[in-house]
Amino acid sequence: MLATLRAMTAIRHSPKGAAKREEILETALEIVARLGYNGATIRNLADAVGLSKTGLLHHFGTKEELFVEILRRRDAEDLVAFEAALAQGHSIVEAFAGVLTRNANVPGLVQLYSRLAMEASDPNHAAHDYFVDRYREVRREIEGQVRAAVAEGRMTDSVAPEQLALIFVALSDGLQMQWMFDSGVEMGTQIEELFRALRLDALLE
Amino acid sequence: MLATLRAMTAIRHSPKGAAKREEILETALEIVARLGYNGATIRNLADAVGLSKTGLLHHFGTKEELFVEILRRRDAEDLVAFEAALAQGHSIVEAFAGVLTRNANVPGLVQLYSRLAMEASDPNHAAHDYFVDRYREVRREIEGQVRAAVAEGRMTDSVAPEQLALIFVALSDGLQMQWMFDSGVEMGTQIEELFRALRLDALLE
DNA sequence: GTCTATACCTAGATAGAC
DNA sequence: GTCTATCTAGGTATAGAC
Repeated sequence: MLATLRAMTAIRHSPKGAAKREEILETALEIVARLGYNGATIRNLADAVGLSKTGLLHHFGTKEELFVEILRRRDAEDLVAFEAALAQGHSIVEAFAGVLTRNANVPGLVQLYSRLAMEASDPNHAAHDYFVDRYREVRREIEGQVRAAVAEGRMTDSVAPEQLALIFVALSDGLQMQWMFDSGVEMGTQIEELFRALRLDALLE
Repeated sequence: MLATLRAMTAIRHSPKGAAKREEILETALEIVARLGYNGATIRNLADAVGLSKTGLLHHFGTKEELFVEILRRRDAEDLVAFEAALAQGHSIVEAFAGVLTRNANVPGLVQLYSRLAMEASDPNHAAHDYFVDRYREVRREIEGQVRAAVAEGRMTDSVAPEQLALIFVALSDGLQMQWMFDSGVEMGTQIEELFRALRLDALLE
C-alpha cells in the first residue's frame, strides 16, 4: 500500500556504495537547482561527485532512475509532512498547501518533477510506471483523508472525494507550471487563497 | 494585443515554400500523434515530407520554432472557438471545456504542448518567451471575459477575475497532465463536472 | 528562396579491463 | 566500484548546388 510514495529502503549496497549514492542524489538536486534540468547531464553530475560517467551510472543504471529515486524520496517526505500536519489539526487544504510551499523552497525540485513527469508521459519511458502509480497513490491518499474528514463531520460530502483528489492534484501541477514561468507566485499561499476565494474552505474546514 | 495567440501571417515566403511549411506542420502533428514526442525527430520529420534534415530546418530554423508554430496556430483557433462559443450564449466554463475537449481529440497536441512547455521553463530555451507571453495572454483573455460577464450581470464578482483566470489555466494544465497518464478521463466533461460539483457554476452562469 | 551533403558536437549508454 | 574506449542518436552549422 502506497509502495511508490513510501521510502524504499536500499538493501543490496555496500556502505561505500550507499554513501556514494547519497552523495550523488544530493548533488543532482543541487545541480538541477543551479544549472537547470538541462544542465544536469551525466557528465556534469559525474564531475561534481568526482566520478567518470560510467562510474556514476553504475549506481543507478540510467539517468531516469536516478531522478526517480530523488522524487521517490520527496514523495516519502511529503507524505510524512502531510499526515503530520493533519495530525496537528490543520485542514487538508492547509496541509496540502504546506507541502507545496515546502517544495517550492527546494530549488530544482519542482522543475525536476514537472520535466520528468512530462517526459515520462510516453508509455515507453523508463519512469512511466512510476508516475502512473504515483498519481494513483497521491489521489488515493487525499481521497482517504477527505473521507476520514467527512466521517468525522469536519467536512461536507457535497463534493465526491475522488473528484476533490483529482482537482487537488491538477491544481498543484497546474500552479507549478505557471509558477515556473512566473516565479513571483507563492504557490502555497495562492492555493489557500484560491480555495478560500472559491468557497472551498467552507467545504473543507 | 494578444499577438501571441492570434495567427501570425507568414509574409516572406514563396507559394512553394508556404505549401511546404504547411505540409511540414501537418506532418509533424501527425508524427507526434503516431510516434510520440520523442519520435518526432528532425530525421523522422524530414523523411516523412521527403526532405533532408537541413532541408526541413531551412523552413523553421530549429525544431522548437517548428513546434511553437504549431502551438501558435492552435492558440489562434482556440481563441476563435472560445469567443464564438461565448457569442453563441455558452457560459465561460462551457466554452473553456469545449476547447479542452476539442484539443483532447487531436492526438499529439496535448503531448506536444505539455512537453514543450516544460522544456521551455528553462529561461534559456528558445520557446521560453513564447510561453511566458502565452500564459499572460490566455489569462488576460479569460480575465477579460469574466469581467465582461460580471458587468452584464451574468456572473458574480465574488472571485477576483485574475484568480479565476489563474485557476482555469492551472486546472486545464493539471488535468491534461493526469489525462496523459490515464487517458480514460474526458477532460472537458471532467472540468464541467468539477466546476459544477464545486458550486462554481453558481458563480459562473 | 529552396534544398543537399558533409561534418561536428553533445549526450546517453555499453563492453570489457582493472 | 570504477575506469577507458567506443557506439549511437539527435540537433545544428557550413558550404554550396539549383
